[in-house]
Amino acid sequence: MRIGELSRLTGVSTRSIRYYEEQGLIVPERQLSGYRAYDESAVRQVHQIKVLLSAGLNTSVIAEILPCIADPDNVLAPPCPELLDGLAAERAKLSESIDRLEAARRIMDTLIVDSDKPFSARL
DNA sequence: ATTCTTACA
DNA sequence: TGTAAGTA
Repeated sequence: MRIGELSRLTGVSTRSIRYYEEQGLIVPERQLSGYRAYDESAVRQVHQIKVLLSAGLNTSVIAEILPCIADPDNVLAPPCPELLDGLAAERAKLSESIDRLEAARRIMDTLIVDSDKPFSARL
């Protein structure tokens, strides 16, 4: 199949699919026409990439995770044990992001809740 | 009609 | 990531 069909089947834009390729996440063949040619397995791959991306992992991390996923049918299956440390580190980064966002929200809360007071009194 | 590459208000 | 341009 070509990129258009893969896009329909996965719900991922052709733009993103080409980006995945640029990041070395998926490697399609090429027809003499120059068009990218994907086999049915590409649907799964794109779905996996989508899940990994939603887990907050960047493409470089995903690139090393993909070839190490235990169960290709279940993206949530544990990958190679060698990568566990790295994944734990990524998880830690997520926690840091969450902390920063929560702090930002607390500030916004005070800005909203005390909106009846003058700015000078809210700082 | 589709895809390809490249570039950017 | 979307989208426009100019092709094949």
